[in-house]
Amino acid sequence: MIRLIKGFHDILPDETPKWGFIIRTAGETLERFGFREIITPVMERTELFERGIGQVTDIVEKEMYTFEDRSGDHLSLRPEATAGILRAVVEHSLLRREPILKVYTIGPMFRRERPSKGRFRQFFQINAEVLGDDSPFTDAEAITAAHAIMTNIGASGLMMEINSVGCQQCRDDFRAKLRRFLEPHLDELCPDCRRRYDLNPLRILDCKVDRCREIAKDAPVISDSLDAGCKEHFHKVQEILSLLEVPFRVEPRMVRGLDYYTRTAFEIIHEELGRSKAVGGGGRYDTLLKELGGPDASGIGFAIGVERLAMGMREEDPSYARRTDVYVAILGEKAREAGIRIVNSLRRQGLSAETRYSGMSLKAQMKVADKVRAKNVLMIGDDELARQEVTVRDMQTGDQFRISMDGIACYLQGDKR
RNA sequence: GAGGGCGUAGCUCAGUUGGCAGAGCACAGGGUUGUGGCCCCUGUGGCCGCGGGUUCGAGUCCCGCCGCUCUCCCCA
Repeated sequence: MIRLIKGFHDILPDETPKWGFIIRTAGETLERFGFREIITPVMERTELFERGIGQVTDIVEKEMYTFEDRSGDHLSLRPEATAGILRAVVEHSLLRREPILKVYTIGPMFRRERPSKGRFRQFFQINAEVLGDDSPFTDAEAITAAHAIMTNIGASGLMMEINSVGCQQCRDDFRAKLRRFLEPHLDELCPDCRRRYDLNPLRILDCKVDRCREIAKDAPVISDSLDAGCKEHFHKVQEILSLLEVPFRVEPRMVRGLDYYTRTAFEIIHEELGRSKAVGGGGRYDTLLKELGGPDASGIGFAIGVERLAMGMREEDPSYARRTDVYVAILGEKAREAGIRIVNSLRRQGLSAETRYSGMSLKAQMKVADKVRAKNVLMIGDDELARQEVTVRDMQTGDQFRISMDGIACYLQGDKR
């Protein structure tokens, strides 16, 4: 047996209704917020991600599926959606046609990490971006949209955690300040944090090791390093979120994994999934578009992990259940021709109709009808055939009666309402 | 990358001091010549993850490998 790739997963017929519901609801919600769908390839030139995400990030350094194709091009499976979307926006000059662009995409991303609960090597993300507007209203709108998706899908126990990581200038200042504070404690930090000290000291604030937390508790907070503009921006975002009644909590220590974030950063935390597992996250990026060859415009985006979202949902929603309008039970060879014509005609009229061809007993066919959750069963045997009738059974009530073949559609359509 | 746990029927899992491979669910047939769900009976289905070792004898004990899973790291 050939098994599927580690960290990848199949979504089987029993689960696809739930997925369909999530994806449909997310799309509908985003359309309501003025986003339009964009679909970009799952593969891009490696260089795009190196420039977009940042060469020193974990994602690019060790998590990408990267290879050379037969002509020697360096290609990678996308580890996130933003870079590809921005590439398409720049390549097709979409921002020249409309100065503010709102797009979303839903599809698989790939990261070669060690799989664990809620983490896969192929995973689906709902991804939305607003480009060309750096107003704090837009930050709040993006956060509100992310929250709306979650609530429309029926997730509970949600919290939006927000922070401002400042603009380029603020971050440089803060980094220096943080290093100065941490220097005397360097040998008390965990090995990872010692490494982070040089590469990305901001991450130390986010460490889960007890001792590091203790030290970080008294560390300077980025909000004190924000310049007037960034401070005002962040303040405004909070004000608008309160106005819109989106529940949020300021997390001064939150730092996100992708390097390109500036100013607003946020995460969607689902309490039941455990504190270190965000269902989604996002933030503003002031320079990314320009770095990818686009205009000097700011953008903000977020991603929601579909697998994690599905984990946090209530189970057994009856609206996912399989439904069939009618099962046609064919009794005997002679009735087969009439049976398949009826099935076909019902389907043409937009009803879901199912049957079995292999001459099963009525009892067996009733079991099939039950399994596909048919609302009605139509029975056709020799007797019905002779009179050009069918026997209709309402599977809910068990009521049963004969109608003429000509009246089938009429009866079932009326029944469907 | 580091560390735990687990691999027995399609699924969930029992399996005693080493002694004939089990249950529930699912599936198929029957109890009803043409009537589902509930109930009863019967049946199909196993390289006991793979390879080696110990033993008269291994699902069980030992070693190696593979796979899955969880925690840490990081992230969606």
